[in-house]
Amino acid sequence: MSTTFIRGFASGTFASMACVYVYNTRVFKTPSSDNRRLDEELKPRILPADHPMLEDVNKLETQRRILKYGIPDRGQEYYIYDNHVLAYDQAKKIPIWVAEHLNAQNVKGSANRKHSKFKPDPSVNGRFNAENDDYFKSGWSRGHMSPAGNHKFNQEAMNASFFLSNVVPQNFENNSGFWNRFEIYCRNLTKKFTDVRVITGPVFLPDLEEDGPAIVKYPVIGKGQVAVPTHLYKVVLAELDGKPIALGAFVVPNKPIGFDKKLTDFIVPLETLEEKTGVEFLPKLNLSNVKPLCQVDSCHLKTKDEFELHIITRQLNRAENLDQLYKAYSKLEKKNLKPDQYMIELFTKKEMELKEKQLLGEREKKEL
DNA sequence: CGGGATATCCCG
DNA sequence: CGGGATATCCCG
Repeated sequence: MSTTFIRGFASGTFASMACVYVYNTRVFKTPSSDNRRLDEELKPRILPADHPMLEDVNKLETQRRILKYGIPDRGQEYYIYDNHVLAYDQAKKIPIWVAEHLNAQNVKGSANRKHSKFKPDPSVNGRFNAENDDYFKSGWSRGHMSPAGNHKFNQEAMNASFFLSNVVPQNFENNSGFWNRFEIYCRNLTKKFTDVRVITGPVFLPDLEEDGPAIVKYPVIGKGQVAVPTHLYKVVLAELDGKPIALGAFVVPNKPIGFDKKLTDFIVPLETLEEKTGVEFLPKLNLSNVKPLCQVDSCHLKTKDEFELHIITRQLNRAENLDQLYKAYSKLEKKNLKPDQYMIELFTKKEMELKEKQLLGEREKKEL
């Protein structure tokens, strides 16, 4: 009986082994107060030659033989934070994908990026971490994949989005321009849909300009040689009451994109993006009743005027003294833009606050 | 909203 | 002395 078992389980290499014990792991999952039953379950058992668990045992032995010094380790499969989850590439020192769940609640709140700082992710093994110095004076900005503005409900969640595990080297103009408008668009989807799921990341595509061989070419920056992606992608899924309604996949070059371009210019088939990234983004999603996002929604990004009004509104909000407030407000005239009622009220309110603040500051000076 | 640079101070 | 943190300035 036992010789049959050994022959069935391994080659002659292991023939000298007397026996193999397999413990029932169920005992760890279902604690029993019955000690006698516990003893019974813990007792080593000999399995019949065709038992399915033997396959696992064989694999384990093969692994032990080949991987004597451990399994080559690429770091954690994914990293989980309060409001985003990501996979990280330890060679390129940038994320592979960053997943988020947006709703009307978590994109609003008082969290402010001025309280956050970019820093290496403490969860990533140090020598595989990107550092601020790698980006400093590199010619590339630190571009959030999960944007700070998606974490307005919670300062801690926003702080975690500033870990460099959530950042790629991004063209300045792209970051504050087209990509920024794309992010605003995603947040605004929460006004129409109860849940919006977004997966964002870098992708490396070959130059298609020349007739020669396709070559993927990208810069690396800093001492750490952080990889600069050729493109960025977003996969956007919109849900109504838990039911998936619409999905869009977009790939945008990591370079300046003007107001003449539309979001729909950058639609790609999900399958194509998956092949280029090597990632299956939503493996449990049944796509049969899900429509293209830009057929369900306009996919309209803010126009130049709409965008500049938005920027000036934020600058008014952010102003910490009267100079900054007036400077931001004067841009309206300079750019021939008309403030709406909300903006006028915001300006008046901020002006009062900042005047009071200035008075307080002057009083403190006098007392000193 | 998205990002910078620089001056200054502090501290080990 | 240099590194790190902070304040304050700036840009689209």
